[in-house]
Amino acid sequence: MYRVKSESDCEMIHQEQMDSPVADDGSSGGSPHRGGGPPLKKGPWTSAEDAILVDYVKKHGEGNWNAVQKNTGLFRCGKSCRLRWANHLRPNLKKGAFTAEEERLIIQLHSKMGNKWARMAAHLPGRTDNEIKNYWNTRIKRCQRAGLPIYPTSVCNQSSNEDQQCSSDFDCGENLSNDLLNANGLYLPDFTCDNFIANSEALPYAPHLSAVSISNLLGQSFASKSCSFMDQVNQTGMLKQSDGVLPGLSDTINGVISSVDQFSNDSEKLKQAVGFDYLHEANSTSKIIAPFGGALNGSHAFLNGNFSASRPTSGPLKMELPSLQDTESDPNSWLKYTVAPALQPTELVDPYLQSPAATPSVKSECASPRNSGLLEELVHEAQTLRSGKNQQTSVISSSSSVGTPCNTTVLSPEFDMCQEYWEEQHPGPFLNDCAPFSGNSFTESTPPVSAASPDIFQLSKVSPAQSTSMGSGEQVMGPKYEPGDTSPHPENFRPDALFSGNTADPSVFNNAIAMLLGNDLSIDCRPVLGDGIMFNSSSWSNMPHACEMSEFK
DNA sequence: AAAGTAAGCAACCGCGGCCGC
DNA sequence: TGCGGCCGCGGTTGCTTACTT
Repeated sequence: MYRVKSESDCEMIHQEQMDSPVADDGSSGGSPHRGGGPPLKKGPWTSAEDAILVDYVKKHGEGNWNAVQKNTGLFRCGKSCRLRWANHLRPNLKKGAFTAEEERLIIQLHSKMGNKWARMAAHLPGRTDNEIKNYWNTRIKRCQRAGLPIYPTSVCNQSSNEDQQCSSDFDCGENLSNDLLNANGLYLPDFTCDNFIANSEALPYAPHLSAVSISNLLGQSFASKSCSFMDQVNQTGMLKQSDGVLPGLSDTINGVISSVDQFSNDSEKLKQAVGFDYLHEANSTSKIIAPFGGALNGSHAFLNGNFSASRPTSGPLKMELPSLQDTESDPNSWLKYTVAPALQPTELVDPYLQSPAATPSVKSECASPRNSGLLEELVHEAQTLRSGKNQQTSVISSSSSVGTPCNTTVLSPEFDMCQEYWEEQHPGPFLNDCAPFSGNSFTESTPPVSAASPDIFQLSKVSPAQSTSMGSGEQVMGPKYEPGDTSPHPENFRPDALFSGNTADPSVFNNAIAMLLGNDLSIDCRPVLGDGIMFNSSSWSNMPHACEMSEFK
């Protein structure tokens, strides 16, 4: 059943080689003659073939693989010989499953390099690129099934820190930026993004803020390494410097930056209004597996590793399956990956906005299983996600007991799986030991945008009165909105609402920002990426669509 | 126990870069 | 400068094995 198609570049074999004892062991079909050349064997290698190849390499060394078939009886093309040697026969190859440390390293490397398997293999002695690639693909599938993040938070944090350290490294910047862009269907001329390095001082405790922040959108446009929207706010000056290297984007950038400038000094207000601070994770293990991924800033993990980034292309995009593929079929499923207290003022302001420094202590409250392997770490994250779900659910139900699991929470099977595993490994409550705060502002009670009329979430429909009411942080953090209340609903501040592709009117975005700030921004700050690329609301709700641009020019 | 299904992995394929002629 | 061969990389295929029904 092996493929019998000839390889175009390795089909020539001298006829006398047909007499080789390994030429036909009956284990596989041979390639048909083409142009008079004898067939080349394909399929699994036999031990006899291995021995021949090993012997040849011992005598002649590696390289010149096409000579192997000429100098030995192997009916294998040079490429096949090289592959066999590199992946299975060469000495010092490490066999067996990856260790936890290797797994961690792979994840970390992938967050930096993307699908550069060979480069990753260079960091893993004894491991082959093919092995790593297979492992990663398997891992992605596993994570998809379990609804878990591709990148464990600890790796994200570490990579994030290292990103900052290697900010001056061209390879770190240029490759990532291009990979990231290409992975998202964008192409930009090469440029270094050193200027876009995240301000680690600004949000060291919120590496995942980019998950649903404007910076994701901007980042995809700028190839920015910025961590968050507020990072970019803090670095608007730097962004402006990019004009020289980003002429094609300067208009868009400036449009955004201009807006950013206007409220850069009012970032707290914006954070409160937008609810970005909900994304500041008191518990860093909780993260948003949002459509834009957002695990690592300025890296492939930036998109949670869901996108192929192997080579630049300005053509049609081919993307890897997102890690949360199942969200595509379930318009509500994004809720499974958003962890959030509801728009609960008292819970939002203090731990997130005003006391970010408390994060480490909160984080430490979570018994992290990280020392015991990545799977547990993922489970731990799922645990934390669930914790956030419970948290927000309890808020919704007006429960005063923070962190108390809510029985009414509807959990996905993946969570059940994780819970089972967790409880097996860590006797005791599945969730209770986790920090009470996590996640963003999206609640399980919040209907997904895609499931509702897009108009519902059009920010342009927010009345000026509502806009005014959002003018101050105090008001934003005001009383909960009751059902039927016409006051601004947190849903209105969902990024998908903000960047709805249905928002044909460029002023909508401006209005949104204006509403959030209580200002009247007249600057055209259209949420476009590059030239006319916009997101639609369904992209937000449906993970696989998140990376699809409604337009690509 | 058999059939069906899913996961893991080895190997193949196409493409592009490099180098020598 | 163009051409062809060699090599390496990343994506894809499909076989094998394990698991489920």
